[in-house]
Amino acid sequence: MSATSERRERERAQRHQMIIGAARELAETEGWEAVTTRRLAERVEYSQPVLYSHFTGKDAIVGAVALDGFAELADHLRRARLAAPGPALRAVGAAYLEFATARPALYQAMFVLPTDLKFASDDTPAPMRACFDEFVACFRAGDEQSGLAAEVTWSALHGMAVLSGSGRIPGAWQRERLDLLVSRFADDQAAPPLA
Amino acid sequence: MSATSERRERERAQRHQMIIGAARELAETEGWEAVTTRRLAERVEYSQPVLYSHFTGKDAIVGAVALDGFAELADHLRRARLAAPGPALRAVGAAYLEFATARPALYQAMFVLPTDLKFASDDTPAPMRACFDEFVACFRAGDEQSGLAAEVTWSALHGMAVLSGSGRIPGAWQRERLDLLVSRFADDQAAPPLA
DNA sequence: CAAGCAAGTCTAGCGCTGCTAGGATTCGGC
DNA sequence: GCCGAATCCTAGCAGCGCTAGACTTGCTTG
Repeated sequence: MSATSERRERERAQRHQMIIGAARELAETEGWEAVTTRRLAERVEYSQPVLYSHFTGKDAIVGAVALDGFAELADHLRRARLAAPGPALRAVGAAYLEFATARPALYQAMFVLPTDLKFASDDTPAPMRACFDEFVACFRAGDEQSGLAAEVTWSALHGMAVLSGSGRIPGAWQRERLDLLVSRFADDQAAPPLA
Repeated sequence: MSATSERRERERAQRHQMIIGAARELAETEGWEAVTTRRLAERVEYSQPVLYSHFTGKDAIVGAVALDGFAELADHLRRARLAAPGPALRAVGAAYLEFATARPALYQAMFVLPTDLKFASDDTPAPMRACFDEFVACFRAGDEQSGLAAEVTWSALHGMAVLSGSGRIPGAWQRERLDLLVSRFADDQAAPPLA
């Protein structure tokens, strides 16, 4: 294991991240339909085939972008929940919708586009689990119903995000919708912050 | 206006419906990614360009399928609501989820794929408006809040449908989720059926 | 009845997509 | 200094949405 091969491995990892970054940037500025393997290759200044030495295909690149997104979303939700003066669900819900509108393409990769990522399974990546756990933490701890409530409120927020994002419901009253949702689901005696 | 041209117009209308039907069937059996203009043309036994004499492009074909879907969904929801013994929202919600799982491709065309159809606008097609109105009818009439409640519950149901449909939440507890949603939103003193 | 026009349809092809086979090149280890 | 392995690129495949232009068909008019 020479120093040279270590360097190459490092460079390879850098390039890996560069591909993910380029895909994300391209998607966020021009939408996912503008993200093609050719344009991606051009951005990272390599030929197309090198993409396939890093990822099994375009779907895997989208998946990698999505995974980054989950880490960011988990962090975003956690900060909001811990800093919340009122009900945790309100803060987390607002942060969630904020994330969805601020990074529509990233959100799309995570929750709309077909993905190979495994949800709600034993080998679900940690950042994804962390996102879901933020919702669970909004409800009374220990209760098995917390999971169900988390799923329903998450579904509602996802529906609001995606339907307003695609113009299927007016984007204007998003705050009022959130208020209504929280008023029906908030559990003010939420467990103390997990950490 | 000869009899011949009348016949041709009739045939043309038939072919129009045949294209929509073929697209829908293909999508429901093999998914929308299998619906290509070439395969569609082959199914209706015409060449590709005739598709473009009926529709401005593939998107318009998807849109036409979706519009048919809205009519069916509106009918489905209405029947469920009028025949409901318990709270209207429960019946409508169950019918909605049923529709989404029974016709996933149709549902996708209506609510997930990019569309040109105008939602929540003055020139929104009647069937689409009718679908939304079924949700509104689940809440106390006249109340301006009914629209908001309809949007939120619809969003929740959409989220549940689409997240479980793509494996992002387990499909098993859909009924429990619906129960929870209804318990928080149902308005038992709903207005009498509109018709 | 024949000429000409208009509508309808098809063949062929453009530029793009995701993806890959095979050759050229570079570079570390003996 | 040479050889083998790793790396990377050129070129190309099959398929995509869509369209220009030729061709056939059939109605309308002189």
